[in-house]
Amino acid sequence: MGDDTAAVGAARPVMADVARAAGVSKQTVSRVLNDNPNVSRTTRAKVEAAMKELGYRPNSTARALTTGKTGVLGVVVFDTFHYGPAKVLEGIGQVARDADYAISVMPVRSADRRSVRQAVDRLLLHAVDGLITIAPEEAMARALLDLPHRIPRVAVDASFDSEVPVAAADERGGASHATEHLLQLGHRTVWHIAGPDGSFAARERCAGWREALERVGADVPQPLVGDWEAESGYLLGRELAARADVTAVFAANDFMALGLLRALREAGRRVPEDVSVIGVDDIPEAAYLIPPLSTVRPDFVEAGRRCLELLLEQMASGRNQSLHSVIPTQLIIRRTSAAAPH
Amino acid sequence: MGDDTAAVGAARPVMADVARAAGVSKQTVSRVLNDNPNVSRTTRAKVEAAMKELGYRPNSTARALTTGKTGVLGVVVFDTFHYGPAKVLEGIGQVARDADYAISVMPVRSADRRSVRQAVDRLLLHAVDGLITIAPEEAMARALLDLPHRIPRVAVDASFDSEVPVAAADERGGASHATEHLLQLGHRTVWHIAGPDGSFAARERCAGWREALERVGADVPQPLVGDWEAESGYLLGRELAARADVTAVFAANDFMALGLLRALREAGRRVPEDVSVIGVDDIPEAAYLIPPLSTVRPDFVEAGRRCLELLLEQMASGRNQSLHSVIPTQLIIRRTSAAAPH
DNA sequence: GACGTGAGTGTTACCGGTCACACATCGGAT
DNA sequence: ATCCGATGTGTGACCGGTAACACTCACGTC
Repeated sequence: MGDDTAAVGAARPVMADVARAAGVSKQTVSRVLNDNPNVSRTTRAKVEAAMKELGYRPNSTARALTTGKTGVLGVVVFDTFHYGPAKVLEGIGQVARDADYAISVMPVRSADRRSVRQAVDRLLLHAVDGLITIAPEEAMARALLDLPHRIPRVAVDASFDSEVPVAAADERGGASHATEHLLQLGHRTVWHIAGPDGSFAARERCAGWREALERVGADVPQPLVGDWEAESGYLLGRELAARADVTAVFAANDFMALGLLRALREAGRRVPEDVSVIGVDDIPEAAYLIPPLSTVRPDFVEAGRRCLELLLEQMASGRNQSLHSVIPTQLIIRRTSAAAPH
Repeated sequence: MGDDTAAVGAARPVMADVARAAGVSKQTVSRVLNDNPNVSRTTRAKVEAAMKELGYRPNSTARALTTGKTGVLGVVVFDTFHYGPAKVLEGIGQVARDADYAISVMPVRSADRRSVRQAVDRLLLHAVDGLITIAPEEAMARALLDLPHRIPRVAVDASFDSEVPVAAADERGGASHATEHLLQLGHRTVWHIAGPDGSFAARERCAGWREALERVGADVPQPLVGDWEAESGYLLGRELAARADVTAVFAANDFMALGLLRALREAGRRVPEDVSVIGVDDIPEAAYLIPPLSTVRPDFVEAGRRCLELLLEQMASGRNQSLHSVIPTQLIIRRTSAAAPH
């Protein structure tokens, strides 16, 4: 009863309470907490007992104030959580957990530079130790370039020619591979439903497709530009379905491929007998479409992991090495790709 | 040069620097920052000029230390970002941004109580002001129950009979509605591919389906239990496709419905002429499946918004009112539901 | 026996804000 | 003329940790 600190009970104990209970100084408690070797076994035991007894948990805010490190990483991510970015976030989360970092996500409504800068500012205000953008749009990665603070930063899914360290899938290689596969099946050329302008992945996938065609001297048809959504794949697909010379299409993502499949079906063109289709992303339902969709699988989770590793390295070394990490893709052949009709 | 504080330049200015530059005390700067009315126009102007001049930004960590408020909300979310949870997170993010909160996400590998408690602990260690679980599994919401601290908390997508405030879609009503719709189309009964045990949504959807059948005295077939993935819908779908008396199926989510469509197709049963199918979620590609999928659309983004509003209210009032917020669902009729074959 | 050395511990200042309170000034009511 | 309250500003303590440094003591060395 008498002792007023113990009587309250509800108040969260602080380091001084532990020190008092263990009969040592605050500093010694701090040493125990930080695994400082210069603490005797017996003292350490006493302190640990006191901590357990009182249910002591260090106050991360106070620690952050003195050390200048919050243990929080900021992630700027597009408002609409598409499949890819969500998976990347998953990978980031995994590594962050193991490295004992919390991640603070800041969604942006649009990918223009001003919005992204605003999001970054808010993260900086919240005192993050490092910055990540999941940057499907090229403008997003650029927003990391000229920040006032010299804060470690990294982008996922962004162009490699930026000064910011980047982890991204080998989009170009994957697209090229898919296109080659179709050519090897005997198709004279391959059409392309592209992603929107301004998207890094769209540009790379288109480039990879073009390279593969040029490498064998095939015709390079005009790419049809969609917006990643199934609907645009459907609308553009109707145009393609109307042309008898179209026998193979490489769609820049699975959603658009999905819309395309439907358009082809409505037009009475069979897949894969009349037209072959390959998408990108390997969304979970790709294997269960009718027919199961052949696709290029970028390992998003791995990209997330790698980008965080890049960031942690940067934070450890203190330098802003311009590193790039390229994640290979995998071509998944299912049932929408087959030999060209003769 | 003489003045060592000004000479450095790179060091981030603190409140004392602003005070010195404006010729006032720290406290006055603090007042300006917090919109305290008792500051004269002229002083305020001077201080604001000094802040701008020096590029001053308040240190949120220091502020958090004294006020005890970090301005960060913790969200526990399942590792694998399914469509629903990702959308919920989007809604949470929107409201958080407007209310000037940052959100710290903590993914958990599995939904068992221990993992969730561990994630919660890590969030508490990082000093969040409030706690949210996106809790598709019932165990997740329960992990919020007996926390040591009296911290505001809320769950999304969780059972309403918990003591924790909850925002969730009216799963039961939606399921019931979909089932009724099929019955009205003349089907004698409706089969059900359910979600996994332990899932709140699975239980509610199953209950809604059952209620609708019982209301009209229809047979209640044994539900087939899947795991949300397209594959399980496909495997269970093969069993259903083999039974000639199956004319209508309510699948607990669109992925399983997708697998089911494929199984029906392989078995030569036409949709919707022979068998009608309704799913739940309205995933973006639902409208472009073959045929376009009828489904129940819960407004996930709205659920996220509402849950955050619930949390903010709770934080403002300081009380733990046990509030529930129910979000209505919408039945989207596309092409997989039609009159029963006679 | 004096002395350097390293382990183990405590003291004090400090991080960058906010809070409680003291103080000065001024107009208006008594 | 006096006292009051409102307004505007400054002072010092404090939030809960960590860094820098000082101190004590046992031990081995010359």
